[in-house]
Amino acid sequence: MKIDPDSAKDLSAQIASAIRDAIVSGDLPVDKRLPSESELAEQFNVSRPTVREALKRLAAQSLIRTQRGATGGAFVNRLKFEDAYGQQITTSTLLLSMNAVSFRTACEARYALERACAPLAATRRSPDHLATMRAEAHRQAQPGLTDEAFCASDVAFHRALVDAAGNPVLSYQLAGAVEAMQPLMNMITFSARDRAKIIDLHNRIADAIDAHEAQSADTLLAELADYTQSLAESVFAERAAKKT
Amino acid sequence: MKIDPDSAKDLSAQIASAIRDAIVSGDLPVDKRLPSESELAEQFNVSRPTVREALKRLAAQSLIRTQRGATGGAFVNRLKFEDAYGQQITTSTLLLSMNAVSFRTACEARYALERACAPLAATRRSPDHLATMRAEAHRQAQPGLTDEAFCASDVAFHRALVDAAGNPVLSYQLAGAVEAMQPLMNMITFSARDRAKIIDLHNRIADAIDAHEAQSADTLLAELADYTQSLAESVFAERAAKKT
DNA sequence: AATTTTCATTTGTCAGACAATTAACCGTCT
DNA sequence: AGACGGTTAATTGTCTGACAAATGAAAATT
Repeated sequence: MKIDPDSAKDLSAQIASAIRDAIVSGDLPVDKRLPSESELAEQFNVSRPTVREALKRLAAQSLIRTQRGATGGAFVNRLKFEDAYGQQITTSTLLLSMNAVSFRTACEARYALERACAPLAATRRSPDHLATMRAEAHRQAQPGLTDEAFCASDVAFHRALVDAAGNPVLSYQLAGAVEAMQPLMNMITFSARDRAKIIDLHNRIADAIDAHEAQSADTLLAELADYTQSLAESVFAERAAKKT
Repeated sequence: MKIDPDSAKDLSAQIASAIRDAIVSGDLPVDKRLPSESELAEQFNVSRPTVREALKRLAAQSLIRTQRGATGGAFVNRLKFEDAYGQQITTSTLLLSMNAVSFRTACEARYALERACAPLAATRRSPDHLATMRAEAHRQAQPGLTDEAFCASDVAFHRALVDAAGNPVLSYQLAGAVEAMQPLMNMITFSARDRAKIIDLHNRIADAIDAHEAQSADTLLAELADYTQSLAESVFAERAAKKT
């Protein structure tokens, strides 16, 4: 771990990189305690505040956790899927909002990924996942539901579908895409007829997954994707027309 | 932005959260300059080092960038896809290694995602992407190629395939999965016969994408997935047998 | 008018100090 | 001996104050 004081990067960034590399390479195993802040400061030949800034950078990525007290210190953190979800959602949300990714692009990505899960879900779905899917579809049919609540339930339905695939890597990858899209979805107003159509598709998707019919689920998802796209387009077109 | 000194969390973590929320909600727009560290310290009623730790946390997530000098300060950063790639790859790599995700699971996820891209790639592929795919397939056929170089070329081939789908969100999502898997792939030794089979599939996939034949590309990818799985299994089985 | 110098502002870094927390250690009492 | 309680040392969290380095703007000079 060598530090170049003349580098363009901050010292704290360099130190963070050095430690991060050690973690990613497996050099520092999970739950290994790092040297104390004072020792690190001595090793890297910097002051303690600088070391602390480096450690906070790593903590922000959930790479380490810190504990106070006599036996405390900074420990290499076992990255949980749960931790990764949060970061992925933050990152995806900002990517979508800051880079003006079109609804079309985001929607396309989301449904493409979901269709990738469908065959696996059709094979492995548990009663649990099916129950969630059906419960959400039922909730969506309740009268007086706000658009926001409808969207939230929609997200829950699709998360259950993805989780049914039984592949944590896929669940993790998709969580970001699905949840990050919620703000965009919330911009849409769903009429009663729109909702009925979507709920019908949800129910038929649940049926297909239930019956292990992968091909049928895929077709239905494609139909749902198309319908969502057209819905969004008409909403945006109408909004654009009102402006003039 | 209120800070609770009695909270379980560190002050710097609370301050980082407050600012992060303001950014994600759009309250702080891109390129907006934050107050200076001294001003923030006064606003939050903490010392400057504490504020700095909070800012470093945000910098670690590429949410802000800082600049020295008279007109310097911390600015809300426009998150680039490129920045997001790096974080995604780090996170995915650690998730796979720390949580002992099986090769089977990782491989399944990767090919499921790739197959989701195939239909789009078949529609939109540019000569550029096709050229890359063919170049990499050709490179893979060169004699004397190390296993590692073969894997690297494999990654390049598949990245081109994904990029050919022309959807940056998909590219971003998949970059993590594909690159994070490389360490796992590097554990495999590819015999000449294995390589020949893989290269043949790569060529046929490129042909299918070239000819806009989505269905055919999908089938070939499925075949490649199966073959990779069986290859890995036999390698691992052989290794296990040698141990005894 | 163009150029150079000065200056104010801001981040980067350092040194030292104290508070808060926590587990281990030690002594006392039962 | 064992349980209980106080002490202590180690470690992170926070604060204060200071100086260095960078940088653009303003002022002074040519």
